[in-house]
Amino acid sequence: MTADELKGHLDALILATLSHQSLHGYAVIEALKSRSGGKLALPEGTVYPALHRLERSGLLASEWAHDGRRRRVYSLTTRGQRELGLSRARWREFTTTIEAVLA
Amino acid sequence: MTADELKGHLDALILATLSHQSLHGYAVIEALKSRSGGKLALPEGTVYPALHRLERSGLLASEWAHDGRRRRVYSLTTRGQRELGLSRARWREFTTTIEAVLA
DNA sequence: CCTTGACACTTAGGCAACCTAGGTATAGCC
DNA sequence: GGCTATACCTAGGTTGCCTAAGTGTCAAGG
Repeated sequence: MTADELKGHLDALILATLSHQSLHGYAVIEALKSRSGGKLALPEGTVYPALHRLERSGLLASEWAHDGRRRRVYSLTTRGQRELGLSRARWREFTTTIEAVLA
Repeated sequence: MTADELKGHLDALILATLSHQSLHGYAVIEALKSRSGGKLALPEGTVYPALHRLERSGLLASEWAHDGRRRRVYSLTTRGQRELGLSRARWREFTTTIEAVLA
């Protein structure tokens, strides 16, 4: 999985991960890794800025949890859920378009 | 189809387009447009540099044709054909990975 | 006790890829 | 002659993911 392939799809992956349950940043990284069978081993420098970006644009909300360690727990907003739906639709259109050419 | 979604997949699209027949640059753009049902309307500033890049890396070969206009006709090299196979395999792995998370 | 490694977060700067925008030039049509 | 489509080129900008470096906590082993 190269970095360039991922471009433009990371936000959808994060939204999808957080649609099951709210998670803190580090756990998002772990979840992406496990749900992809180890294929998506994204560095922190990729995921954390993405979380910040998604929060700034109102698709995620976060709050600090202080159970021993300091953790910032992210959850989908209503707009985030809507955006996830749109992202999935865009993904389907994207793959059918590429496959029409690639086949 | 946003620009970022495309990133990392353009080379495969061009290789696939040229696997059917050799084409000059402008015709590659047209072919991508028609084979994608109009979804892939890539500007020249995207496709021409990509063709140059692919030629530099030995996946394409080109020669000038002088039937009235000057046209640079591109064709797949043996390495280009091999790379197309690898690209298709990578594409399959990419989509299954993303879909495992997105589903 | 203290070092090591996993956990947890942050961010500045780099790089690669695609696009914008500008340019050149030929051919065909009205 | 002017307009449009064809055909090519490329400098520079934007964007997004990654590298790398930093801070700090906690648990385990020597």
